[in-house]
Amino acid sequence: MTTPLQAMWLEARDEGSVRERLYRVLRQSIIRMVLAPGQALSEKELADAFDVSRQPVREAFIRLSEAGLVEVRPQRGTYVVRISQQAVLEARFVREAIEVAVAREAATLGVAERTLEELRELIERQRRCSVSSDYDRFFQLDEAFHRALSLGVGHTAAWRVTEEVKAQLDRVRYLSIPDSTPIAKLTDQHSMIVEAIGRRDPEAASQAMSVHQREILQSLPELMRRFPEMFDGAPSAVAVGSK
Amino acid sequence: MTTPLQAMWLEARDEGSVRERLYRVLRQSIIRMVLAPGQALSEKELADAFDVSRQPVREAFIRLSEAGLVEVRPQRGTYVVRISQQAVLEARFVREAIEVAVAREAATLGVAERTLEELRELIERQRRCSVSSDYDRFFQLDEAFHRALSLGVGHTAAWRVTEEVKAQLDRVRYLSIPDSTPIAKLTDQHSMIVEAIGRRDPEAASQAMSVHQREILQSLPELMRRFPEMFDGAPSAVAVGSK
DNA sequence: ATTGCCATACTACCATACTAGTCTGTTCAG
DNA sequence: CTGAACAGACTAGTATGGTAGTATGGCAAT
Repeated sequence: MTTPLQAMWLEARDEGSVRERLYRVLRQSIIRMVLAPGQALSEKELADAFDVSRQPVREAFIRLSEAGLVEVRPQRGTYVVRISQQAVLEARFVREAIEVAVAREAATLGVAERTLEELRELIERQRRCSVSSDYDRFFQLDEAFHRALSLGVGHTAAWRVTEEVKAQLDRVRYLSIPDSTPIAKLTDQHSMIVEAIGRRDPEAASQAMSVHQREILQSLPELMRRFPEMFDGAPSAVAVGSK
Repeated sequence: MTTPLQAMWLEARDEGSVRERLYRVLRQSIIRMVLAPGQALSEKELADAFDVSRQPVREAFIRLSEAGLVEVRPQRGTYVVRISQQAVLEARFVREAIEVAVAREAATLGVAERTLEELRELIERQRRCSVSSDYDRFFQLDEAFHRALSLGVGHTAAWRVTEEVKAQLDRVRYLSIPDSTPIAKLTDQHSMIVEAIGRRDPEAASQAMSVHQREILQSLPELMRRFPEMFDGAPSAVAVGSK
């Protein structure tokens, strides 16, 4: 358990406080399924493994629990939360709402030529991933694309929120590697978004983004069947709803 | 400085961990302008005032800094952030994106009769605030309205995000008490939203919500002129801290 | 009088110690 | 043999002490 984590820890050595580095390493580990849903995490074990004290580990846990990635049960332990279908669907909803608004605004107000170039460049690199089937690289470029778009219209806060909710979605996407990830299709959708923005067509841009956001989770039901132990089977949870 | 805070602290005594209670009290204090923008906060002072150790105070600070309400400057101190025009506008953007999507979905899928009743009830109580000019109560009911709508369509995550970004906006709204708060107008807009949802008209519902969200910050430029020291472009006004 | 330097005080940050609550395995009573 | 109760070993939460770094104010030198 500890060895791959320790490697990440040593890599991320240089930037930020101990708490911040721990948070990034653990977050990445959870998103990339290095730490499996349901896995118990121990303050003490991690502190020993990384040769730091328990306090920064604890603070990283708190932050992770706010991001909905772990559950801290007082006097019991800390656990990687299982993927919850409801949480995933809600995250998708929020992400779509924000990114559609960003795309619409980008097309309405226009964006710098520099930004358009950057986006097209990213799409080009994504196409290369398509031919080489480099899924890991594609995910990085995909994140870079959405990030560049949000920051390109100046909405850093919007991107921060997107990043936050995206964690829930990315775990599912990592599960779906490699079989059900239509890289070419997703790249084409990126291209449609950028083109619509380029010709200043807000309706087409927001529509294209909406379609794109709905594409991502097509494989969810299939994954729930294939990896039931990753999911939150019987949640007593929520059901605030109506309907 | 400490006395009104201590009162809030004693009131919030019963629920959650020390860290959680500290967070809520400080957050409310900042939003309601009990703690002024630029104000220096001291771990030690607060710990002494509330008779707890510095550690939970520190953890509350960390969380507040993630919410964008304080700035922790390592080896310097912790300060209530001044209101940033950009942060406010970005918060408004995110909130509008989410709430418009919520309103649209509510109108598309429909909501429980129970929820509609609750919303109409809240509007009725808001009207009573209008005649009595009870601004404080109106704000509470306004929050309850938006909360009831989001939870009514089952989007708890969406409400959590809204709540998060709303903090930035609420500080401005508290500043604008009482003169530039058109309670009647806002209440009418609430009513239009609910009616559109009731007759299952997604376009009208999202449009009404959009108009409503843009209404809220009409007074921002005026407020920036009247209270320059509250905003981050302000003349330095250093060192509220010691003495 | 002005400028540069140093002592001090204050900060955040991390480590360690301590408290309190929960789980588990063993033991003893029925 | 079964059940409950208790002891020990976990856990997280909180308190406290120590370290390192920055701002500040006074003092000396120019």
